[in-house]
Amino acid sequence: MEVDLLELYNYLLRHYGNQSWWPADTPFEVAVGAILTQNTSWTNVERAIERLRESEMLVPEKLINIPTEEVGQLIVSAGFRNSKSKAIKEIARFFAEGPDHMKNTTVIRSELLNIKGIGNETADAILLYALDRPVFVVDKYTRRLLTRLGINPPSGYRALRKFLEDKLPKKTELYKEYHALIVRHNKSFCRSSPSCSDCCLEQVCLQNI
DNA sequence: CGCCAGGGCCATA
DNA sequence: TATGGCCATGGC
Repeated sequence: MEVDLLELYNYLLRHYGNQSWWPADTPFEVAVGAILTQNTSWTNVERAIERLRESEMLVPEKLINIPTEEVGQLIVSAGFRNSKSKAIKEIARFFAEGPDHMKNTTVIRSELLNIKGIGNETADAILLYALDRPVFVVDKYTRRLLTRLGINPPSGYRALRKFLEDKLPKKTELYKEYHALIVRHNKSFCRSSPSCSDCCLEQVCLQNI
């Protein structure tokens, strides 16, 4: 008996409704937000993005030419300013050069991963939400949710991403909403219980859909 | 006061 | 491969 990941998606969608991620005006803003939100609450990220916008620095060509320390001052609210400011300047260069739509996803991913401060999850978030590539964004909540549902997820980020993508239709919109729903579910999730018997997914566990 | 948030890097074994 | 310390800010 194994949980059907598509059924799980439909359950989350019915329960929480459409999350409509990513909240941003442009693909570049998505990428900046993906860096800023690393281990950081979204409210703190919003302040940083708003400061970048007010200072008219939310533009790749401008960010390239201002000192890293100055970028850091604009994003203090999001924390980790030393590493995030460098990563933001590099992703600005990436966007300033113009996204090459002919490159396949694997090539772009390796380019993103070459940027210091961008790891697996951030690279995939940029691929999915900024560049519209069908990539399942894995985070620690994804792994924990699967574990609590009785699935034994493969260890390692890439292995789990492949595990999920092999079991789901390779649809960009599905992946966008799925990751958003998992994050949404986590906000009202029991943090103490090691099983899912205390959260709203109890029915899912019991029915073993 | 401590915990955690839409992670990632680096040293170490 | 897989841990642990560290990075920084703000809400609760």
